[in-house]
Amino acid sequence: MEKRTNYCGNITADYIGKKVNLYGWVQRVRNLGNLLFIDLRDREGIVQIVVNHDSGKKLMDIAESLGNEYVLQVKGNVVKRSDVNPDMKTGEVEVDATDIIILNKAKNPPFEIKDNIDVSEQTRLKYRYLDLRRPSVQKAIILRSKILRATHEYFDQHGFINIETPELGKSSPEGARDYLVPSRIYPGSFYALPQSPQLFKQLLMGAGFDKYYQLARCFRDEDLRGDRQPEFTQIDMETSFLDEKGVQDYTEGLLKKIMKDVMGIDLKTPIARMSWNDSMNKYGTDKPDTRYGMLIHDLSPIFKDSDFRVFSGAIADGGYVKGIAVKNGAKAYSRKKLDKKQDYIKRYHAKGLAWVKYEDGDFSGPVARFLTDEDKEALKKEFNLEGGELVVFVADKWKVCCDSLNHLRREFAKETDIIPKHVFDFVWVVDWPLFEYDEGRGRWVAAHHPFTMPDDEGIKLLDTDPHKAHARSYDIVMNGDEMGGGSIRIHKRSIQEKMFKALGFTKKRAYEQFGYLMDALDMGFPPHAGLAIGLDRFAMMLAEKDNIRDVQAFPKNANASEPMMHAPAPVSKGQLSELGVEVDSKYSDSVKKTEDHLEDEAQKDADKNSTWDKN
RNA sequence: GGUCCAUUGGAGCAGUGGUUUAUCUCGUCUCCCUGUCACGGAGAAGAUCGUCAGUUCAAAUCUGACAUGGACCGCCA
Repeated sequence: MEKRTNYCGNITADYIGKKVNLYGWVQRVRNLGNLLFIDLRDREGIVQIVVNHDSGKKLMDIAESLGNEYVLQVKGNVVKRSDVNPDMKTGEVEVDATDIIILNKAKNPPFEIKDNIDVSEQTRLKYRYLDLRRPSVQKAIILRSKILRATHEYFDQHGFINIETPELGKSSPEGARDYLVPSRIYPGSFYALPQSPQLFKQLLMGAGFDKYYQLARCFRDEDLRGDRQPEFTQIDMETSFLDEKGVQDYTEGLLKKIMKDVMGIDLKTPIARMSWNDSMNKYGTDKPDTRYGMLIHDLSPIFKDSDFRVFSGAIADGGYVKGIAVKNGAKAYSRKKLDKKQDYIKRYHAKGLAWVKYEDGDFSGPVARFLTDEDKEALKKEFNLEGGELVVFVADKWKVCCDSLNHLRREFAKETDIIPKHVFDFVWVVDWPLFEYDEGRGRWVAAHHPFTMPDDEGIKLLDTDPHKAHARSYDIVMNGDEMGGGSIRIHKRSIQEKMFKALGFTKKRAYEQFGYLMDALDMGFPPHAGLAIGLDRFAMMLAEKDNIRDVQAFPKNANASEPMMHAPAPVSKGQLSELGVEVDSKYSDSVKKTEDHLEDEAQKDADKNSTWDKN
């Protein structure tokens, strides 16, 4: 193919008077009769091609036959436009076509290839290659690529070694559910895809590589969310002979470079540190959104002797009364809207939502009559009330107060429009508990992971009162989302054993699962620490998208399936028997149904579109 | 495992039991048009209202089940 002069989107005034050869897709044809414009699009943008009577009948005929998304080669002369379009990068010029070659035709696409369209996720994913043609989606994928490049450059500049770790590993019952891959050579045995390269990277420190990084693909077989896909990429790093400060400095350096290279933003470092405790108490979450205030206040001291039993009762039961004040919320929130909020926080197990409005020097609302004059004064002082505020209260167990007020705070902030736009506010959350109690399983689990070093006090507590121990771990949080986290790792067998013990492992199980690690720790293992950043989530936030699907080229839908290729799908009996795998007969119907459906769809597609039997 | 919402021409929507031939916008097709850039103008085609069952004289509309999609809770060390 003939060499392209430049991308369509780069044909600016510099090219005036030059002959160009372009390739691209037809965005739009505007046929004005004897004058016709073609918007030709590629990944860099759009340039206007002009064809008119003087171009000759042959060229006009071709131009008139064009449809949207036809793939063209266009040769022509770049000329200055009579009417400049200031909204386009190429708006000063147009290409006076001398030759138009149709490289491929296109059927009418199921949706238009432009931004701000309203199409179902189903359709977008089924025709993902078309969705990916849309400028804003391309921009997000390109942004992701820029992050990847900045990351490689940064770690290379700082002497990190890029090491790939296996994707076929061993299943571990800790943590998320594994994706399993059956072994053909050992029927009945399974590999597991990595949830993260955690142990491999620690062992690489044992091997003396000292500074490791990897853009690691990770897999977790858990239900999806807007910010969770079953496969994703971690910017993974590990270092020897560094403490928290050392790892955080490298991380800040990396973030600084990414923000500069990708966004053109100068990130101020050092990034602020917040203790886990502060974060929970002021923001109700371990991933605080620090772009705005509206902090959570503990009002228990004010209400512990209140006549309002809902409040004093909750406190007497060992709970709390906590609240937030929403500026200008008194006018903005009707009783009806607040009832909706009450329903909303029920999902976090809150029993109810109490509220008062402070207007014209007085409190109103259903709870106001329970407030004594002292309560009122105390509230005014506590929240520094100026008038016009809505104050909401949750009286419940600590965890319920935190969860519901965290989510309320986020909602109120969004709705009252106090979140500054295009701001990327990072914060380190430090001084984590080592363990947290898992209500579901009824046992203690590692807050970070079981290889996290307790702090000095925590090491002592491991023998006496392990669940009070604090961890030497740190999370990097941005705009209320966890971007990454890491820790100082345990590098001594005795501490690692105590850790497993505190987690309720038996000696037998600990050694079956992690014996190799503890053996390694005994053979000259260096102190080490590391961190991993969730690349997809980071990219999503920089691209200011609200779904992680928008920064992965070929994501899964909310039910973990992929509607274009139809993954997952049943496999042949032969494949299964080779692996020694049998599908439970109770799934025969659904497997058959899926197979029939796929067959049916393929048949319909072939009948409608195939040229197989023609010519 | 659970909760909520959605499903109507190619796309997005309107339509609360009967004069609906199912609304509008975009797209598509035909014709006209030499300065458009979300071109404009005139016309046309295109829908067994997700599936199945039920209620009813009558169902896009009410009920139930299922399917698909989305959001959330659980889950995600």
